[in-house]
Amino acid sequence: MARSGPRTFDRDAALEAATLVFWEHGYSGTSISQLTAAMKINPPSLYAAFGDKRTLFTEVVNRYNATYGRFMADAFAEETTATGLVHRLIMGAAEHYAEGSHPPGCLVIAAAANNSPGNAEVSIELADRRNANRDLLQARIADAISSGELPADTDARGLATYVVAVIQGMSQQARDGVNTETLMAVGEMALRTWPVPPMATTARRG
Amino acid sequence: MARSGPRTFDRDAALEAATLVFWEHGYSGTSISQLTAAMKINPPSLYAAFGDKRTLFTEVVNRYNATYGRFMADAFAEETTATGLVHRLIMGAAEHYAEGSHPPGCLVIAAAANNSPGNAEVSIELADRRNANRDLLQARIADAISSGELPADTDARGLATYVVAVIQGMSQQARDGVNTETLMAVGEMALRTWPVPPMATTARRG
DNA sequence: TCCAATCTGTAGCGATCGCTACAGATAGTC
DNA sequence: GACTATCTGTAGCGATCGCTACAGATTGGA
Repeated sequence: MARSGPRTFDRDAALEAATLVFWEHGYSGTSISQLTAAMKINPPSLYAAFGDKRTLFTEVVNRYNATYGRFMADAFAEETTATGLVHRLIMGAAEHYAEGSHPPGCLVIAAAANNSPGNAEVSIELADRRNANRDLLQARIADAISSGELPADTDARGLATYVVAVIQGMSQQARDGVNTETLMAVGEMALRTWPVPPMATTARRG
Repeated sequence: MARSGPRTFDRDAALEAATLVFWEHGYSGTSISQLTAAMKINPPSLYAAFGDKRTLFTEVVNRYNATYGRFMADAFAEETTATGLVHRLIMGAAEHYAEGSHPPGCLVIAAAANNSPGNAEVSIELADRRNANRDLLQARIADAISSGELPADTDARGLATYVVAVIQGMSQQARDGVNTETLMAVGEMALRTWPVPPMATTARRG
């Protein structure tokens, strides 16, 4: 039987496999035996390579944000206007959340909803990430109000919360079986609410 | 020590206690020992009065829909126009999801998000309830298109999915700590997307 | 007053959880 | 080719899971 020597499994491939399992079943819904089966390694290899379940999950989330969820960070980095940013966030979610090549929805939104008291830390970790994104968006909207891109009476907090709520709702709908076409329709309807700029057109439409 | 005879605990009060625990921690995140502690009974009493955990949960969800979640069924039953119905659904969610008297968000949306394979049935049960509501709303919107209440080119499927996504997103935002005031702002923004009726005003506003 | 019925509390069942001790097997070093 | 280091597989740890057998306690009816 083939044993030992240097590591015989691909660490990143194992992380990818773990990502899909956590994405599908959530943190508490995923057991170590499910993980080792999907990653095709045994428990001691998992613990040697990734620490414990909690540490593995954090690494999975970070890798998720740099791969599947990258469109979010890209939108924040590349879009200079709040209007363009929100358009990219919402339509990116619509485009990606129901792709057939991976579990539906967003891992950060869906993976820690059921918190047994012992797993409270994980729920808080993901909630902090979600809220940080909302606060970042709110700041960008506030900037757009200051610069005159958006009307002066725009409610930055409410608008940021609205955008984030729509995205999270699209994630949930994707999990409930809605397809990409319908999600795109949802995204376009959501964008119609966007406050009309003082003298310009609203976001580009499909 | 006080034992036996006829039942010594209030069945409905025990159900209420179970509801709050499931609402807070979800189905799989709630253990029998948590339930028995909250309901102030011992495991044999729980199983005698409510069957197993799965049956208890279904009864909890039904009771939830008849109490905390009643505003949904009331809106469907009492509102005659699609516009009025959607207004009540969205503003009702905004009003109730961040109340301090109970866990935030909606039990039906939040309580079965993390599905270990063994709990798949519970996830499907709640997803069916959510999707049934969406389909019902879609049918009401289709009726409103037929009757001329809404423009003929309205996308009933997309619009129903949008409304449901907003409500589910508000539930998630409430769980992430957003207060009622902000949820109300989110709801009003969401309603601005509502298609303009051929010749009438849109829904009443706050 | 005594019995049958019913409920409650204790205690623990088998299964699974996250995690790890231990020993067998392989690679590089000299 | 022996030695050391490292990784892998088996096997099982204590704890908790959902659930229940059993017996003690109390009630209503005969």
